[in-house]
Amino acid sequence: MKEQKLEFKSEVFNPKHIFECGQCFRWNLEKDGNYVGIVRKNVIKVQKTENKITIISFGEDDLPKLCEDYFDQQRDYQEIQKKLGNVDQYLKNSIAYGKGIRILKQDLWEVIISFLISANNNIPRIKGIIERISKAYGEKIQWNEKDYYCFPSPEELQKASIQQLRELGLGFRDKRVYEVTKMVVSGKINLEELKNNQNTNEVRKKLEELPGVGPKVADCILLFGMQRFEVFPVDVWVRRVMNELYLKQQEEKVKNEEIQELAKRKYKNLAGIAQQYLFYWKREIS
DNA sequence: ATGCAGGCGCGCA
DNA sequence: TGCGCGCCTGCA
Repeated sequence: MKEQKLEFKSEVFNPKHIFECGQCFRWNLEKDGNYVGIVRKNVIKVQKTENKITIISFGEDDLPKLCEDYFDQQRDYQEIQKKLGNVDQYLKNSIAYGKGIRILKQDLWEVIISFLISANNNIPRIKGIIERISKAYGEKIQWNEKDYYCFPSPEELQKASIQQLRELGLGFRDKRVYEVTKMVVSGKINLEELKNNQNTNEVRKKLEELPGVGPKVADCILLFGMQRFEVFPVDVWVRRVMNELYLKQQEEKVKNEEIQELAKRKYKNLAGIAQQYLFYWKREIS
């Protein structure tokens, strides 16, 4: 455990847009305007000034390596923004609005549990539940007189009974989280193997065998936990924005498959990133 | 204060 | 295969 500091310049790195575009649940805005989050077994503070990003960490990982991986720093987001901006004016506008979004390389296990909890739920509540799960079953890190809690490993989370999960406020999702945890710990599902399988449709099928994982949650896991950027998760906001921009139909009549086909046709293998810009833009202006 | 929020799973045609 | 509905809970 040690404190580290790292500074870098980046044209495509906006903390607010990265942490509030709906991809992650463990980052919080502090009073001083910085974001603080838990990544693996590290507390990370991110501050942005006019021309540089400063990261301060306290934890067990080497900070430059952690940042390069977690923030996916070697990926050329300039190029991505350029490509997507050329699709049409709608994308150009939403990119201008959410400039600096990056897809984080989050831990697959944490992503699976987080998006199980997201079903029929809202973001403040999802964040609260994940915080309480971490506090109850994850490792504690003390830094500057404050306590932070890591997201529990599968083995740690297995200590929770369905009843105990219910008491943490999961509601009907308690059984789903319990079952999926058991499947991971027992090896019935192998996350590494899943991640290494480059056939995205095959992986999606396997994910949907998990209790609580339907099309939407599976797509979020593929995009946020496995960097499958061609995947386009459709939730009510994305439905709404895609229908308003392109389809202009009676909203109940539009099928999710139709929206996904449209997204694939327009955004190709960057549909997932396009989804983030559109989702963020629509959420923030509504 | 009912309806809704980033769905899923079930039962029924 | 394709619907419609119920479900925990907190918040506007």
